[in-house]
Amino acid sequence: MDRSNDTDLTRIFDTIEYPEAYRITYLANAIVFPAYAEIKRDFGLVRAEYILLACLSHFDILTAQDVARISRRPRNTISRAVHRMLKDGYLDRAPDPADGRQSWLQITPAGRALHAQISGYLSRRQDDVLAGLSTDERETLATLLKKAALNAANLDD
Amino acid sequence: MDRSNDTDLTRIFDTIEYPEAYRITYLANAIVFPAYAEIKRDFGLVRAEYILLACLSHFDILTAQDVARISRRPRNTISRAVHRMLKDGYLDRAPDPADGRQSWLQITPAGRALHAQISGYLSRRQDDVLAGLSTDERETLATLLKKAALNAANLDD
DNA sequence: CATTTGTTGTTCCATTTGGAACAATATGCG
DNA sequence: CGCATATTGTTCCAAATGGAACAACAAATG
Repeated sequence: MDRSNDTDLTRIFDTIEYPEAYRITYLANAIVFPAYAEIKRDFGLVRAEYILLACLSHFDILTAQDVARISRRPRNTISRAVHRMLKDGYLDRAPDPADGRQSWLQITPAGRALHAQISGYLSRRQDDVLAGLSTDERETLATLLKKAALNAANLDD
Repeated sequence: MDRSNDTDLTRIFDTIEYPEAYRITYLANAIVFPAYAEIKRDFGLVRAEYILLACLSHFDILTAQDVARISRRPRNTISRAVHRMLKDGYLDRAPDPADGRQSWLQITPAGRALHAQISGYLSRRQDDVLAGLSTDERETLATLLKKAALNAANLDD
């Protein structure tokens, strides 16, 4: 019998019906899950919380809805993360003077410091996963990923 | 004030500390979440269940542990999926004659038919997300993704 | 300006999720 | 062989997750 242990478990990379999608999600899992586990262990943050932090580190002011769109997460998940991070002093919230429905979110220095630590975990794991590529290959990959990501940003869910 | 709605929410693709990782996970989310929602709506399957189906479609026989490794998911998640899919007749299980701890899993014709439908959802979404790339670019991307994925397969969690 | 339609953030609830512990079996090593 | 260690699949449990409904407010339409 053709037992899988005798064969190469990675050949699914070629035989799967959606090779690019499979490889992309595989890589995403390989990067995010171990980093996520470490971050939870060391800082007690769940995924939505560090995503929130990352978004707010790179924009002056965002609404919760902005974060939901940037990160492609449901709004209620972000809402919860906002409450937790507010309580812990990693961000500030102020009502939007021009729109009573939404609030302006801004990262605090403490939040920024936390993000700096966390981003190291993700950068490190990213480098491990991409270690097999040459500098040129990695640059090409980054360019193509960006092109695809920009296209995806225009797609509805 | 620098309100985000006036600015480009996609510039985080450039400013984030881990650009490749960010773009990869962004693309993974853009592909998987909408497809996953449709699959759940139309077939009632959760993620671990269609991953199980996909793995078994591409190997003659696998153990639950094999699937966990291929998919980088926890074993208990796979265990649950196996029970559900057994009950629904999408796979068969038989004790491994040489190792009493594990069982051999094999997809049934019904499972294979279900997988054929589901893979269409993922392929379609993959094509939407990658629509911005030329044929050459897409091929290059696929090659680099495979190289990275093969490297990642050798990494511990 | 009144009414309908859309948007934002939140709470509620049921489901999914993954870590930890466990029993059964296998392997390694004296 | 006999005992310690590792592996597989499972159950338990607490936590995270996302859909749906909702209230407050804004925008669009007549």
